[in-house]
Amino acid sequence: MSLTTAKKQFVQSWGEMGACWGINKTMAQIHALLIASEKPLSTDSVMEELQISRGNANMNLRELINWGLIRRTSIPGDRKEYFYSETDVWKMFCTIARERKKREIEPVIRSLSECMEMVKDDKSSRDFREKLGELLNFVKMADSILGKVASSDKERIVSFLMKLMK
Amino acid sequence: MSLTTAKKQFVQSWGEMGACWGINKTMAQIHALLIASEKPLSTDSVMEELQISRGNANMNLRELINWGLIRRTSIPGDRKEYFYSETDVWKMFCTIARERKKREIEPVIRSLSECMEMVKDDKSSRDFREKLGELLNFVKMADSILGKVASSDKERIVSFLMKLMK
DNA sequence: CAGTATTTTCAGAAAATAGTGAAAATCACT
DNA sequence: AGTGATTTTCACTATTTTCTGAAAATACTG
Repeated sequence: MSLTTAKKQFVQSWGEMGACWGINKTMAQIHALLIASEKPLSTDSVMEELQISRGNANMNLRELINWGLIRRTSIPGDRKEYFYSETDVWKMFCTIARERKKREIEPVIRSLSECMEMVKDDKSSRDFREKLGELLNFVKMADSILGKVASSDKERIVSFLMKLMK
Repeated sequence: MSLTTAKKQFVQSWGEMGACWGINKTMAQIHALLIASEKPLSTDSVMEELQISRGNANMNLRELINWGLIRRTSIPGDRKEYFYSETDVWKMFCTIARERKKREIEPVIRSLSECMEMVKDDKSSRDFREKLGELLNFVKMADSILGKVASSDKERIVSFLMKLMK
């Protein structure tokens, strides 16, 4: 099987989007490939389609599984492993939000809270403390909203956001 | 002037956060430095504080200005340029949201729309077209919400989001 | 305008990140 | 247990990104 032009462009542009968001480009491309594919793909298909090495394919497939974006499966009578992507866009969003929250936002909150702790009794740092406090509150709020959104059911949130957009 | 330990950690952790989000680490560190500083800083102060070269400092300061996150100013009787950061956290958020929307989300929407265009009359791509359609709608919705949020006034949005969080 | 301070540019160096491919490990089956 | 298929690992290579530092350009001052 070879990809249509449209699928190729899709894989390409999903990959570049991933790169913008600090995600390995190949990882995003594999994800796109599996989204676009109707049936699960083997490591070899992924290698061939994206022209990448086995090591690379393996590593990024594993990483996608860690993120919870794809799953393994198998085909009766075939020893190879096959991979397929979650297709529900909302679930994908929730998964990504949950992971990034955990990996990136929460550590920042911890670190900023430590800074806050250091200056909380220091008179000479009043200005800094105030700015830091505002930042910290903001990040905490964003974190909490993201957490809420990502763990609610889709219908509720979407209807709410639609109102917001009016 | 030398930074307190708290400020140092702040600069450090803001830098790492930036890196997670695809922003040059040094750029984020300079931004943090200027947020934490009570007065505008010259290129030389930035160089010294972060131990970086003039070229690097210059380039990243310029980039921060392009983003609209910092501004130039001058001190009477001094030829040097000085830089200071916007301090309102909400405004900072809006600026960043606007920039990333323009630089990253809108191009993806264009590219995915092109893919859509390519397959819109192709019967054999029905499944792909459907998945693509869902993704595109989702990205468009996210884009539009972000745009809305970033261009509204703070009070309105925050009160709205607070309700969301109940 | 000459002289100096300051900023900008950019070619090459350094560092960080990603990818390769072959060997080792694991697995599934007889 | 032995065999061949498949997956994983990892030392090394390639690529990309970032940084440096000195030269060029620009801006200011008397």
